[in-house]
This record gives sequence, C-alpha cells and structure tokens, in this order.
Amino acid sequence: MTVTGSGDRTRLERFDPTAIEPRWQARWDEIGLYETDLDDQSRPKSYILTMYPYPSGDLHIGHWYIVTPTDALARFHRMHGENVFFPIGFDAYGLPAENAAIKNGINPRDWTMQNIEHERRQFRSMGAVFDWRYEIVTCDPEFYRWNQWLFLRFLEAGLAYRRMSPVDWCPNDGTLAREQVEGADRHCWRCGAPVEKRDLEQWYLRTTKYADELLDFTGIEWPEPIRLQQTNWIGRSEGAEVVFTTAPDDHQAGGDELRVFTTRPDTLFGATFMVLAPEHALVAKLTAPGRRAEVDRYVTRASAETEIERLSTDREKTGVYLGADAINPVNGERIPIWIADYVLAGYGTGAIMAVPAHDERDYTFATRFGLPIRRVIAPAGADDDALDGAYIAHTPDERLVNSGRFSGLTAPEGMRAIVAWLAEDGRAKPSVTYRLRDWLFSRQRYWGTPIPVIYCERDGIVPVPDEDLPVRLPETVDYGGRGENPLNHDEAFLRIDCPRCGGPARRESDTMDTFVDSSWYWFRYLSPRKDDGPIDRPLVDRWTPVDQYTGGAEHAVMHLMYSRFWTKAMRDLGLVDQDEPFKRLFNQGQILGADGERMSKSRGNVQDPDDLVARYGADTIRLFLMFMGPWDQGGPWSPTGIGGVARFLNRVWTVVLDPHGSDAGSGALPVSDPVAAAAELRVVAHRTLRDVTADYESFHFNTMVAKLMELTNRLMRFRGTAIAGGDAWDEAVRLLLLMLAPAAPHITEELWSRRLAAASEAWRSIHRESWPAWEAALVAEQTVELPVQVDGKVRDRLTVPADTPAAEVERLALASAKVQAALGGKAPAKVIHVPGRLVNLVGRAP
RNA sequence: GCCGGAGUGGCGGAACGGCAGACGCGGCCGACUUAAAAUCGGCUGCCCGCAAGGGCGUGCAGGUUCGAGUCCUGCCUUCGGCACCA
Repeated sequence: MTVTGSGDRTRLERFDPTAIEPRWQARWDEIGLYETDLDDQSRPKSYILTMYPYPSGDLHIGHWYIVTPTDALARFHRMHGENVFFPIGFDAYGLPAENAAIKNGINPRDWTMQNIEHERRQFRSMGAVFDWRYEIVTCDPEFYRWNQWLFLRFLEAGLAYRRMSPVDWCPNDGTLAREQVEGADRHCWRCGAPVEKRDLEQWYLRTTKYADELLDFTGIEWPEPIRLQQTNWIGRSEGAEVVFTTAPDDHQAGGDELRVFTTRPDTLFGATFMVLAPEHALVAKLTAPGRRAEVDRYVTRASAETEIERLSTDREKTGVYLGADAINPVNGERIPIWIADYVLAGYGTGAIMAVPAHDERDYTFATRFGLPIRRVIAPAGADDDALDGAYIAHTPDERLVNSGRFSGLTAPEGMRAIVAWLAEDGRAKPSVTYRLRDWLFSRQRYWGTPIPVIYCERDGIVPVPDEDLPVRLPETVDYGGRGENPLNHDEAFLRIDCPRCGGPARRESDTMDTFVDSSWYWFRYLSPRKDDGPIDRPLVDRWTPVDQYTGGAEHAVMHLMYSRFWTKAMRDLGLVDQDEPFKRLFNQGQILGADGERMSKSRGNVQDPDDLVARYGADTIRLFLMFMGPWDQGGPWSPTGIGGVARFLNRVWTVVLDPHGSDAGSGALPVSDPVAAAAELRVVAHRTLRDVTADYESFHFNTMVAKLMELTNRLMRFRGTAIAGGDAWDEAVRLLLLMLAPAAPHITEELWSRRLAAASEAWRSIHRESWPAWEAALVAEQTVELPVQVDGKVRDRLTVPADTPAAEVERLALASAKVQAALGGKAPAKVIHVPGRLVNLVGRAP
C-alpha cells in the first residue's frame, strides 16, 4: 500500500483516474492484451459485435452508451475462457457528409476521415477491447470494391434489376432524401423550391424473393418486439387476385382488365365500387372527358403527398370518380371506378374492389361520397341490420348473404368456392401479397459506392468486369454549391469504352444505398485487407454467424432486415453456408439530449465524452452509462448521479487499499462475533457473485452495478473491524475486483496489480483472470423471512429455517398476535402458503 | 394514422403474479474540521397522528385472482420506425 506520511496519521493515496487510465491503456497495447488470434481454435469462439458508428460531426456520449456495455460483455466472455472477437469500424458513407460538402464546400472524404480520427481516439480513451488491426472503413476502396463485386454477383443471379420509380425531386438540387424535404408545403432544404415527384430509372434488389424466408426466425434468438416489427413490415397477406373488366361507355370501348388483390374474396358480391391508385396506368384512358380536369388536379395533389399522409386513417377520405365503370365478375354488375390516395400504386395491383360493408376504409369512403353499401356477411338472423360501420367480426354463426348461390356458406367456405368458380375461366387466382417492397438500391449521390455498370449504346447495360474493380469514386469533387450528384458532370469519370464492344459508353453515376455496407460488414471484419475476394471462407465458416449483436432498436426493420436478406442471398450464391447473420440480438435504447431530442450539433444538445472523461475518468463514465437505467430503454442525458458513481469507485479504492482505516462514523457494523461476521460477509460476497453473473448474462447492467455498490458498502462498514483484512474480507475484495473488471477495466487493473505486488506475486493482468465461481453452500438460503398477510395485507413477519415444514409455518403464522388481531379471532377461510415466499390468510368469505 | 416500446417517490430507476420504491441523485440531520470542502454515518413515497399506529399509493377506467407495477380489455401521454437519416 502506498501511503504518505502526514503527521502521526497516514493518508491514503487519492484515486486519480487521469494518471492511471492512460498508463494501463499503453500497457495493454504493449502486451497485445486485446489482439484476437482468429486461428486459435483451442478455446470456444465468441463473435461479439456492436453496430458500427456513423462518423458524424456530432461525436457524443451516445457512442459510448452503445459501446460500453458490449465491451463489458466481451470482457465477461473473455474471462469465461472464450476466444472473443469484438471488432469496430466506421460506416463512412452517408448523407451528412454530403450535406456538409454542399453547405461548406468541404470534401466529404476529408470531413468523414477527420471525424473517424476523432472517434478512434475517443474509443481508445474509453479503454475498449477492440482489436484495431481488423478495423473497417467503408469508404475505403479495399472495402467498397467488394460491395461492387457482390453487386455483380447479385446482377448475374437476377437479384438486381432496373425499374422506373418516383423520387422526390428538386429542379435545382435533384433527388432529395426525406430529411431534405422540409415543411408542410414540402420544399427543398437548400433552395426552397417546391418538391415534385419525378420518375427515374432505378436499381432494385429483389428482397421480396426472400419474403417468406424472412418471416421464419427459427434458430435465432431475437427480441419478440423486433420479430413482430419485421413480420408486420413484411406484411404477408393471403387472398386472391380477381379480374374485373371495364364497361364500355361514350368515351372508351371497355374490355380492359382491372386486376385487384383482395384478402376477402368471400365479399365479392358486396363490391359496390372500385378504387384505383391515382398513379394507376389506366386512369388516363378511363377518365371521361368531362371529368378530366378534376381527375388531373387530384392526381397532381396526390403525388405531392407523403405515403404516411396517404395511409393515415384518421383524415378525411378524398377521391374522384373517373366517369367510367367496371363489371363485377361474380354478378355482371356495373360499379363505378374512383381514384383515391389511400390506394397505393406499389401495393398489390394498385387497385382494389371496395366492399364498404366489410372494410373500414371503404365504409368511410362510401359514406362520404354516398356510394351504396351492401352487406354480404351476417351472423344468423342479422341480415337486415343497418350497419353503422364496417362489419369485420368473425363469429361462428356468420354466413354469406346476398351472394347468389354462395349465400349460406361460411366466410372461409365462400372464399374458396368463389375463387375456385372464377378460376375456372381465369377470372381469379389465389394470390399472396406482401407489404415488403424490393430494396430501392440506387442513390443519385456522390458519396457512396459507385454501381459498377456501364451503359453502351450498342450493348445496353454492361457489368464492369471483375478485373476492373474497384470502380473508384473520384477523389476530387465539385458540388458547385448545389445538391445534385456531381458525378453527373464528371466527364473523366463518366466516359469509358464499352468493355464488350470497345465503343463509346458511359458509367452509371448512381451510387449504392449506404445500407449495403452494413449488410455484410461482419463477414469482412474477419479479413479486412484480403484483396482476392470479399471474405475469407474458412474464417467465415468458423466465426460466423455473429454470436451476439447489439445495436439500436431504430434499426429493427431496415438494417436488420437487409442484413438477413444479404446473408441469404450470399448463401444462395454459394458464398457462405448459413441462413442468418446474428444468432442473438439485443437492442439498446437511444440516449437523447437533455431536451429529450436526438443529440445533434444543430440542436446544440450534444454531450461530448471528452469533457466528462477529463473530469471523472473513463471508468466512472463507463459505469455511469451502465448504471443510468435499463440498457434497452435509453432516455435523455443527465449528468445527475455521475458523482455517486465516482464516489463508488473511490470507496472501492479505499476498501482495497486501506481495510484498516477507520473514518467510519456511527454506521460501522458491530463485530462482537468475528467468526459470524466473517461468515456473513462470505455469504454476501458469493450471493453477489451469483446475481452479478446473471445480470451480465441478461444485460441488466444497471442492477449489476447496484449490487457491486451494495457489496462495497458492506465492506466499507466492516472496515477497521476485527474482520477487515482477514480471509473472508480478502476473498470479498478479490471477487469484487473480478466482477467489476469488465465494466471498469482501469481501476480494477490498478488495484489488482497492487494486490499482487503486496503479496510479492508476479504481475498478471486482471483481464486474463477467469471469472470466479460461487460456492453453492454459501448461496443457499438458510433462513427465510416470510411476510404473513391477512386478506392480502402484511400484518406480521416470520423468520424461520428454510426447511421448516409447511404445517409448522402455518401454525406459527396463526399463532401471531398481530395476525389474530387482524383476523378478529375468526379462523381463516383459506390459507395460501407459497413456500419460501409468503403466507396469506383469507379471513373473509370469498 | 399504422407498427413496436415505455409510463413507479422531488429525480434516474428496482421488484420469478407474492413485503412496492433495491441502488444512486437530491434533501434533512449527525461525525470529523477553528471553519468550509472532501470523507464517513443516520433519516427520507404521500397524508393523518406527540406517539403507537392507521389510511392512500406504480398514467386513466374497468376486469381476472386469495393476491396485480406485473396478466386481460378499452383509453391517455410519450419515444422509436414508416422504405433517400443512419
């Protein structure tokens, strides 16, 4: 122990994290403590991964909040003898870099690399176990080259295709992201021009091919809410596609097919009108001359709306009659054709049959526009009920009514029978529709992976040959202050000879969605510098899938769905042999600014970890972030309480280095019987070990810290007593340091080294120690305290040996004077005895 | 609006359907100090009461149960996602 003389008192050296932490970080680097040997197969492997950060300009405490508990978990696994791989990298492509470039004329690469450099330093200062030799930076050609290579394989396999689709468009700045469209009037973020829709030829990836497989979560342990969200996002609906035809009238001959998708073909006889999406291909043809002006106005208006607005069920329904009718195939009835924005072109066939009696939206629409409502399903004896809303209940006695020869059938019977009948002459077929859409993969942006295709006048779309990869993103870029993709004007980049015919051709100037990078990066971590292929197959076979993935729940449906899709696609290409990327997933919450909003520079609510580390040290901040609350919850940042965690580490310092000191006041525990006190301390220490172990395993880091605080407080109160420094004390201190090591790596290493020195033992890092085991006999309950309730209210407590027979416990409970008083002398009507938990005497009659 | 979370003291939060409020912050009181800071300790959900004690309490309204913060139904508020933010 290091002491400094001060008169006749000895004063304990102060805990000074700023002195300790950099020293140990340097030492760990020196001895390669966190270098993972991927070829070491002597121990079980454990691939622990946290979602890599986007190196935005807003470097904040949120990054620590994400990484710290995962780092502690990686260390916890390492102490269990596993060969742990816990890599880190940077998701370098993205819109903020481009926004900064447009606004301030900085090159996106310079902006990004500066931020990365800053974040690297911060991650090092927190003492994370990352093995930096495996770092990935996605804007580096040695990474994105393989995005291109994989894309070409997808293209060959028919998983990538081109199709026209609408984008939000500014005449000055080109395609806009949703966040670049501002205000209710939807204007451009940069120039303020009104935003239009424009159809562009775009690249898609065929995610829908895997829709059914993505609904299957067998073999992965993911949180139920995430699986639910993905299931709803895929939105599988079974039903039928039914062919309506257009009826002839003055302005058109009729006879065009109008295909609708419906989940309720049993209600076909109740279809009283049709609704097309305003973008539907037949709208122009079907519109009557007298209605054209109104229809055109409506189509324009709908194109300016967002999908969220269009699907909102609480706003007033709008729509326009086209002045044309359709023929219902089941009964030959003419029904009017409308367009309305609540029907989306991209879902199903972009057209619906409206059955107002049995669909809420159709009901609202019919009521608003005075369209007929015909009930075709009713419970027994309710045919004539006037509906005051859509009837969508399912009761056992409901039957089809008003449905010709199908009347009397149940809904499921009617569904099958009607579809089978129409299918005979091709007017219907069973069909499945998904809400999930193919992945719109191309971006009209500079800062992303160039899509490796060439457009040749003669040969059409020509893939860039593998040997010509990577297609490098030009290093210099001139935005000219505008938002439009500068690659569109970069002739040096665009001009290329066709690899097939040698003739003049042009490169694709669109780049890939940045989600491509995170769709397979965990494979690349295993061999980030490999230059003859995207992945190292033997390492991938041995190390993946990832054992534990952690990251924000905001990625529930996009990143976490894309990465599952990508893994399955790579499997089908024969590149990997696995179905799922991440075996176990934990979603942590998001840390917000003090104002409850997302942290960002522009809001001015960013908390920089550097300031906190300078003041308290990394261990305190790490521990505080874990102690704040349940990790899956997140919440607004508040520094209130950091002091408490700092005090906790100070107490740890004190109990380890100065067990005999006595600055305790009146709270010191009396130790009249040192043997009993030592035994009690052992029990407390071992139970803490059991509970803390469970907390690490279940991601309950906040209660883990709380339990270590309790143990430390206990030691503090035994300080200076007869048992301080004894065997039980020494064991408790040893367990405390080992349990705390994954969470607070620096102070525990320092104290551990001092213990070794004091015992004249050679130094060995605490982070190479094994996780301790608790003694079952110490952990077992010897006596239990049982609350005794009368009618659910606690009236007394019994302290009895744990193995007291039930009858004896009940006898003792009844014998209590307080219980008798509460019962009013009466015998209880019922005795509920939950062994080990409580006794409840029910006095009143039930 | 739709999909998924979350609502518990003054604050962050704890609690296999079984003693609501662990642990920490803040507050009050005490020890140490000439004093303050730091440190150590005690008390601290609300209401009534000198006290013993009693009553009320987990967003709101119901329900199931011997027993509900926990399960069910319907609401309210708030956070995340809604396909070009990552």
